[in-house]
Amino acid sequence: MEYTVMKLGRLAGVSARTLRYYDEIGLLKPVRVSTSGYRVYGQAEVDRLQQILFYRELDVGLDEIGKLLSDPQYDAVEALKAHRRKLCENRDRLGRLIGNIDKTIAMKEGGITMTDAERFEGFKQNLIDENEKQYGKEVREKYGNERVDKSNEKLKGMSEAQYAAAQQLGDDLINTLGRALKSGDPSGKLAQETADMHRRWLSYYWDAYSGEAHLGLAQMYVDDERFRAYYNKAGSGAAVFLRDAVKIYTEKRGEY
Amino acid sequence: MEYTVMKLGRLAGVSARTLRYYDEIGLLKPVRVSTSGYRVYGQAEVDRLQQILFYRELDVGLDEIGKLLSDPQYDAVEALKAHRRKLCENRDRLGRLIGNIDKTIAMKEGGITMTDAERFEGFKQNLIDENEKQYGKEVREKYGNERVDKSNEKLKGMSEAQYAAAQQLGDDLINTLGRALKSGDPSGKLAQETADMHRRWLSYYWDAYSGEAHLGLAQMYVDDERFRAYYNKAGSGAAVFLRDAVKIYTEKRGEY
DNA sequence: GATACACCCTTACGCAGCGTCAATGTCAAT
DNA sequence: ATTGACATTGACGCTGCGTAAGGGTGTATC
Repeated sequence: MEYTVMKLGRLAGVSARTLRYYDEIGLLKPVRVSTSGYRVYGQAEVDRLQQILFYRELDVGLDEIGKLLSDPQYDAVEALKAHRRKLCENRDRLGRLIGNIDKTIAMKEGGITMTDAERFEGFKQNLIDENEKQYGKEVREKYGNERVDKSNEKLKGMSEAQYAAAQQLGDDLINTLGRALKSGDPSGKLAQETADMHRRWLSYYWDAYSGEAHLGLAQMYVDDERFRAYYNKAGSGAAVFLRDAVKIYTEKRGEY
Repeated sequence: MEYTVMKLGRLAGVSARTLRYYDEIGLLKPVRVSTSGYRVYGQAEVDRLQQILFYRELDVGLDEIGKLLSDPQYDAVEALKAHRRKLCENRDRLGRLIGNIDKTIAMKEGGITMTDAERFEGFKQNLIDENEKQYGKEVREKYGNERVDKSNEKLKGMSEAQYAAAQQLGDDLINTLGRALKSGDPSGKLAQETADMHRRWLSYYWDAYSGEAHLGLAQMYVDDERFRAYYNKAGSGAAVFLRDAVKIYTEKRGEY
């Protein structure tokens, strides 16, 4: 049985355009081309198309499908597992989004208008959610749920002025860190001031301060590439420098 | 407090390019532009950006967000509810996909290679799933779960040759239907032959034939635009013509 | 053999939401 | 005066096709 683009398309439930596109990108080539330029597909192509559509249905990208089907060396199971993880993340994210939408709808239906203050509350909530999403797992593993929840509670209780102050302090921190970094001495005055600023900044978010947790966080800045990237905006090696400064700072404070 | 693109970007966690893009499409304009052409954002813009990002996080399209924020007449709750439905569908779909991936992984890890026959089984299963997804609800409503399940069982039990025959019959059906349509007479010989072919085609998928169900299905071809579109490829009005032919056909058969 | 009609071809723009050069101008600090 | 970090506009690229535009083919019918 031989098929033209349309016939194969109808058979498999895809458009002729799709088949031409697959030809174009080399994913599915016709077995031959007729004298008048018509694409001709055979049974082998039908089979391959079925496989392509199977993976496409699983939201696998076309180039990935190409690799899966062409290269027998390619670890299909590993690829599928990775893909599965992506899908799960996406599904979970959708679940959270739906929850957020529900909250928003409930709010709006309750006739609650968004005053500036409330928008700010929402903003903070978003920040918390963001933090949870990005760092939640690591932080919760390191410090336990209780501390994180308390931190979130504290953030929610912050006034707009307090929040602005914390933000300002965070900005200054980066600035000072940059200057301290240039001195090159983590035990120097500027570096120790930076560490102190970091403690004060932290205190806006944590309910209880401890030198151990402080140092643990600074270490995380070094270990986690996202934190590292953020702090390294103050200069190359800033995250490591800050950790070293905090280490000295916490040791000194421990002497009292 | 005034912000440049980068500062605002860092504050909100988006790139400078994103802000320029939002300016370009008119979603978020800077409060003013400096003499040297720099975009300058103020507090109001920060707030608006927060709202934009809130909706963006919910996977709302940027133009939709624009409407939500600018037009107070716009029914935000209704829009959110519609959006929520979309998200739910997507989440459910992901759940199904994950299930399918799990099956595939299990198969592959079990060392089961995909012989032609097994691929064909998978193909059929996909067809069933497709059918379920597309028509499942209507069909199940009309005929009940039992019949649909039996139909699926029957399809699974079909040999590749049987399947090919059914496909061929389906192709011929369209062809004959097209020719019958040109005669214009649903009670004519060609039309009645078409109806009989349809019955035979159906018998590949249904465990038990009844004139009533046959006619019901033909009616569905008329009512459902997807079926209608499919059969109308045989010619304009083909779905209606087929139903009329089947009506006459089933009435005649009933006389025996 | 002309006509109609369904099908085929290539070429190319459009979509969403930016990422990513490229080429050039500006601001703050040294 | 010179860096280096930032700013600007402009333009192409990415995914996976949909949708014309403009023109050739294949087959059935008059």
